[in-house]
Amino acid sequence: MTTTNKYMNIFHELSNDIEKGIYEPNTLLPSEHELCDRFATSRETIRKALTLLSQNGFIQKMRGKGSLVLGINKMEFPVSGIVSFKELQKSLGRDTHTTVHKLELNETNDWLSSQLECDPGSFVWEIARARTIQGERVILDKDWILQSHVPSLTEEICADSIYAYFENKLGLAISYAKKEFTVEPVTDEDRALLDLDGDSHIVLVKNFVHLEDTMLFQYTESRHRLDKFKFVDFARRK
Amino acid sequence: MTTTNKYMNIFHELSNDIEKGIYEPNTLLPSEHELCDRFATSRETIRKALTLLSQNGFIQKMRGKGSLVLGINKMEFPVSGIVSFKELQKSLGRDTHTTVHKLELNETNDWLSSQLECDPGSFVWEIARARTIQGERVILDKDWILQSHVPSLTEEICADSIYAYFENKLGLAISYAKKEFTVEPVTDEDRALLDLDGDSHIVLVKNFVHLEDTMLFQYTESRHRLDKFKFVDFARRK
DNA sequence: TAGTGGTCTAGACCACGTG
DNA sequence: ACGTGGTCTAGACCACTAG
Repeated sequence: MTTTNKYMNIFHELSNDIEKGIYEPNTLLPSEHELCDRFATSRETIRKALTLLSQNGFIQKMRGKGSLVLGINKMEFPVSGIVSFKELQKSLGRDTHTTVHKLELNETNDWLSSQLECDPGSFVWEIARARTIQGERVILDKDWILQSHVPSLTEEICADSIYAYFENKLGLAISYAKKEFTVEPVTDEDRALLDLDGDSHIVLVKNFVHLEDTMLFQYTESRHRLDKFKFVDFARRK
Repeated sequence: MTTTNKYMNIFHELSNDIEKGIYEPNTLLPSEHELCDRFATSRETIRKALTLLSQNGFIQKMRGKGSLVLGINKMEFPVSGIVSFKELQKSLGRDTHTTVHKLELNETNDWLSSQLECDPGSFVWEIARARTIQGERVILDKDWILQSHVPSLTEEICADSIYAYFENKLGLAISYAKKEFTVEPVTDEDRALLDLDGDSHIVLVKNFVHLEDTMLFQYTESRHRLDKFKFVDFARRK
């Protein structure tokens, strides 16, 4: 994990050290001055790295004392942020499988062009994938992606990780997303593609994904079985 | 909204300008250099304010071009972060009411002392409050608060905002929280205190709230009726 | 008083986008 | 070539915590 950024490298090095237990919870990190020496850099650069650690729940900075290592981020899964299903399951070391039920190139209808804020008649990839975790089909991911950004797409790519394909093969820069969490009644499609046990509702996570140029290029509905849904967030008071 | 911080003041001023439409979506903010002149400050200070705008979804910074104003944050409610019920409803201008069903000072049992990571036998305030929105009781908030931090508490305070009391009257510095979202079967208590229409489940938001000294001082369960639950998040790709 | 983090400055050089 | 944002520096002064 080496980027060209000094402060990002320092952030990754320190966060790895914390996760590996080199710095233990309820102990202090070296002072900013000491870190300046260790990384041969200026204090503002160290502080950028420490700010990232603080925002991600690794440390609590305390004026006059130092940076205290916190005990969260221990094997908890932080779905907060933009993390793909594949990335998340990999980080958890889970036994999973993806079944591609649909991969079509269609013209948008009115509803879809309003969700994607695109011209009516634009072409979009429509994908439906069921996620099997420990033998049960518990998540249905439905994706709509503007073809203008993704010329071609195959079942193999969908069964693996479309994000890895977008970022590594197509060079798309995924930048930010708006997410909405609600609970909705199950549809016939949910019942057909998931193991629902007669549940009446699913958790719906709508995801509006934007590129660096702010273009909205993907709309995703992630439909989770109630008992398998969990979302963990870390927040700081403004 | 004036703090002692230059960059916070600049952040608030610019975010207000964006919300008031002085800077419109899909237009560029003045360049960092121009903002330096306008606010009579250095570029790094301007950049701290712009970083906050970016993290909160107000702008997209684009190298070589400028800072583009985004169109989100328009009347959407951002439950992300630590915001109390009262603060949220006030910002939405909603007609709400709070009914206090329980306010007791009890000794912790095993389950509670593990949730609050405190010594068994510590005393905690136990609060149960139902939230009525537009005539329906749709949220049940259950709070457990260490008495060591909050010596006394009244029904009047609970009916208003306990956060305002903690921060303004007691001078407690609420700093960060870990939140967990799940869906759980309804309990008899849910059925008694909420208008559930025969729902089988509620959305449970667990909230572990810490002070600036990292002390865990409050554990909250917020139980939402399925059809009234909505959570909106803004996330940036790492 | 010494050490810590919080803020701010006035530069510097680089990478990117546009003309 | 020029203006933009991205990174980095080497200081400064302040506020807070501790012994």
